[in-house]
Amino acid sequence: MADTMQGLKRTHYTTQLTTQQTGEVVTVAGWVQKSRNLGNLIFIDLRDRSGIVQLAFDDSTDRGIFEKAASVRGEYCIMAQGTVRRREAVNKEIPTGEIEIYVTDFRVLSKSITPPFEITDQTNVKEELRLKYRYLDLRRASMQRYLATRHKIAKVTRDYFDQHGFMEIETPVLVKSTPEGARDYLVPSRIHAGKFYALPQSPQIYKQLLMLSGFDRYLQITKCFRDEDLRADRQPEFTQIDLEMSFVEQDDVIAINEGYLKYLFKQVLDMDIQTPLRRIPYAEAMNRYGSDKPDTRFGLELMDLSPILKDTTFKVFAGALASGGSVRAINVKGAADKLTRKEIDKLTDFVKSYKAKGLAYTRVTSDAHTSSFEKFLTPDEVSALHTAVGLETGDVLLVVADPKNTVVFAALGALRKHLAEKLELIDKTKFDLLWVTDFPLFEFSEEENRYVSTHHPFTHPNLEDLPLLESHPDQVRSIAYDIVINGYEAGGGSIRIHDQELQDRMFRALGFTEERAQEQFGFLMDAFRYGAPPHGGLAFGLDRLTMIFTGTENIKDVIAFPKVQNASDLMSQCPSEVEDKALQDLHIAVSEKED
RNA sequence: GGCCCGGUAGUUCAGUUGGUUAGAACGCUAGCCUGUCACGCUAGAGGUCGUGGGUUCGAGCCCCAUCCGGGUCGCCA
Repeated sequence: MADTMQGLKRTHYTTQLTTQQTGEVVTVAGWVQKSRNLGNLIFIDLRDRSGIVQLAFDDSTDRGIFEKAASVRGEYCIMAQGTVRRREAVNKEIPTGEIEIYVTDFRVLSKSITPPFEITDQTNVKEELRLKYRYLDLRRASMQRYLATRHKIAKVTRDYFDQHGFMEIETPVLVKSTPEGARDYLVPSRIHAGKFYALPQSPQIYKQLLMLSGFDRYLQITKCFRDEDLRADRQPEFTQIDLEMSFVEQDDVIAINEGYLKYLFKQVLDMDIQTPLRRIPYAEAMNRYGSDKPDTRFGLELMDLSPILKDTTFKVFAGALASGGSVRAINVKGAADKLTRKEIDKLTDFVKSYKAKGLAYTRVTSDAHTSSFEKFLTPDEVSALHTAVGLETGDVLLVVADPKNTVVFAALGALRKHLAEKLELIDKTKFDLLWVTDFPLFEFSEEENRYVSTHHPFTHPNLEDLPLLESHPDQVRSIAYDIVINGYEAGGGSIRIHDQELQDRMFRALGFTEERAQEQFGFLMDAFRYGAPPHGGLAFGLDRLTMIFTGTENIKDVIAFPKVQNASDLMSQCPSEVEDKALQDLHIAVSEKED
């Protein structure tokens, strides 16, 4: 039978104890990190969420207490009362290293079986095991830090937006399914046979309705759900910091959010960021970085060689250009000694995974100038190319040509990041914040053979481009903006359409019939007939922000109980089968598992 | 759905050309030890080598299938 804590009350977290408490009687509670039994002298490191403190027992300790101390094992839950005293030997490695507690009352509140892995940040246990025993993994100091940072971000966020007149309003979790965008998680209705709710991909429509209702400034920190495949930075359920404002234009939304980011960096990291932040139009981001979420902590910018090569007879380049594609390159300055032929072959495989057909190169060392493609060009073309990219001894020029610009950008954009990691060009202590603006309103979906919204169908078109909405939808820009931090899309938003006629045009441009628009968004369209204010907003990914602030590249690190790649939870073993009765209630028949 | 990587003791890993009884460190158990803090010393326990099949005189190692986990492309308005 374990001890009770009767008669004891915790007085301090471990790291609150300093030499100032010397002589005081204190009570601490936590887990056994480590015990060191020297025979007639026992030390136990007690861990709580703040850190650890050393408990000491010796031959003048009460025998019962001493024997109990000798019997404890790792991860026992314990409570100890005693006198703070200076240590005979100081440990400079830990904050409480100058003191220890000489124990006069000691309770084993509950025992622990031997844990499947040691609770320390030093060991490198497989994530699979950590997730199965997540409750133990979360005892580790680094995990406690990650979640503390997450809490701090959420707290500072609420403070800031509250100070600026935003109200937090909850929106439903059981919502109407819409086939646009990501796949919905569906929830079957018991009462309505054959009908389903969806879990929200975002509170988008509700927050727009709240603007119509006059709340003017709305904030919500809320879970969102997307039934798509996971990535290192993507979970099926994630948390958005969602906000919306009325009577605003793009600059107003950007200004309030720059204020927010400035405040957040100051409060959480005690860092000053300079505002206003840079803004890069989407087209420029693609041209220079091959990405709509560029990491600009390093160079390696893309260069368009198409104009120089417009008359080339080299099949690969000419073919790409003839089909409306391009030839683009990265000049990796001074990397010739690191990027050998063998390495370039690996990079070729790398770009092929982004559908590029190959990677042409020119490599210049002090004693050799080798190129996979220059022999196919005229001397004038070669010399113009060298001038254009500023080719010097030590450089490696990497070239991708493709009939589709999307492939060129995807391949070189990914290659750029890959090279920066490989050549260690990134200063990881820096934070790089920028807005990407002027996204295209539509993009062509080959799967559906029609234009689809880049963001969502409520995004306001750029006013200058409105006349092109029907004639050249691919040229229409939107009033949409993403906040990009260190190459992560930390958030994004737009000014919304508040005019019903424009919204109708938008649905038509997207190929919606009137019936389909009415069926899916009828309530929103109805609502907008009652005096909708101009409005816009933005949503940050809380998980992504926490990753950026803590420096981890694994989104699971900043979520207490995350899912693994196949969207299951290794700890609770969900999803799971349910009883036939439950399925019957929901009018659901499950087909045999397909092979 | 595609591609790449991984799975050997509780944990992290090693394991030669396919060859006798599969090893190390940490952890765990027991004993000794008064200033440790990666305590030390002594002894010990602990393995369906992810799973199934195949090749072979012989498989941790080779082949096929499959499960689990990671990364990624597609996907993610």
